[in-house]
Amino acid sequence: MESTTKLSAKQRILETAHTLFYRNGIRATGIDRIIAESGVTKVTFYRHYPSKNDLVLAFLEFRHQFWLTWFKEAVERHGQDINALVPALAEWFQKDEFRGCAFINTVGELANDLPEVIEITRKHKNDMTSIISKLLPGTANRGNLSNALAVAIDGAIVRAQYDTASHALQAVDQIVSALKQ
Amino acid sequence: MESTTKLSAKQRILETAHTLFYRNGIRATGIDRIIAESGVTKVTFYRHYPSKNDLVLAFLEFRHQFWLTWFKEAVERHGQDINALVPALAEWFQKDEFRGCAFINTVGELANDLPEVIEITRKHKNDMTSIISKLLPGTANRGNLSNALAVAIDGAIVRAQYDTASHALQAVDQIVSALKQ
DNA sequence: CACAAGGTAGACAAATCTGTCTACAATGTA
DNA sequence: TACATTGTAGACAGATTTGTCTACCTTGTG
Repeated sequence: MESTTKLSAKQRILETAHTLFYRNGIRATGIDRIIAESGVTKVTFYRHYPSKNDLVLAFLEFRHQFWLTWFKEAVERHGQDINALVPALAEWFQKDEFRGCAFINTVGELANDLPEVIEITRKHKNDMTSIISKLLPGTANRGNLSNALAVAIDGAIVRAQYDTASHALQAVDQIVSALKQ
Repeated sequence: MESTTKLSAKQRILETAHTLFYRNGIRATGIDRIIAESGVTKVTFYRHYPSKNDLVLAFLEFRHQFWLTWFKEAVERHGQDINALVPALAEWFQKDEFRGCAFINTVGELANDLPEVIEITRKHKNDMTSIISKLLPGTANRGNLSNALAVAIDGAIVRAQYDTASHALQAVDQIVSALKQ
């Protein structure tokens, strides 16, 4: 039984949605396109995701796992200390699928209509902050420091979206240096 | 003749678009709604803005003036030095129309379809950075410093969108303090 | 064998989207 | 006076949106 070779319809839908939602945005991506590109039919689609909003939430959940797994691995690979931050981000910013943070983009696009997005985003950034926290010495203000770094990273992500990666990274580098003192 | 009392149709359209685009996003806001709420007819609308994209670009231009005027005034009012930054942002974040940065949101939503948005955003943030620069002592690395602060501010803006204003401001405060040294 | 779960094909509904069209009225200026 | 500009009212086109519906096929498991 080759259940490992071909993915289930549900999984294919989710991965197609991930690609399209992240690349083009949620509202710009119609259900019909996701259905066509994942090679399922409408009935199959709606059996797994009763509404587009359900798919949007599943997409964010998927992205959450996906991104955190990558991030954890990247900071490890770059030395698992505070200096790993800039090279890890550099890696991401240079990918050509890079389109900023899926969570920030989704909050901006439809937090008004789908408030759950805010909660999910907060949780996502919280987990990101935990990973950053582990790169810091265990002093008293570790919490404050990792919070400040998380904000700086959010800024760098959006900056990299409309400006060059190097401008974004230079700023993070400077902020990291200053906070280290 | 009372050309000052009632606004022109074009101006009314623009201000309605500003409110709705900023509050609900671009794609979520239909032309029909803007037409209805600004009290003009379709012909009038399309005479002034031949396509929705034209209106989107006019909206960003308007927002650019609007926001920078406010920002300049706010940092002045709070003492026109680097410590003005946090209270000025605090003011903004607490408004209940606050929905983050119109430029960041629009880049995330439709930079793929309308690349001009990127250029406009870069220009906007450039002007913001100039204002910040004027709050700093004229030392050699003033450029780098204001760039780092601009990134931190972008981060704080998006953070304030999905988390509390105080978390966002606390981070900026900490980054400002560290960079001042 | 029987049956549930998951799959296929594609018509259809109802709303909403952007944009065009005809026809007419008010107004300020050359 | 003549004319350009700006305005009004509202029908219409054509595409696209999300979501439903009927009818049938395949496959693994109790």
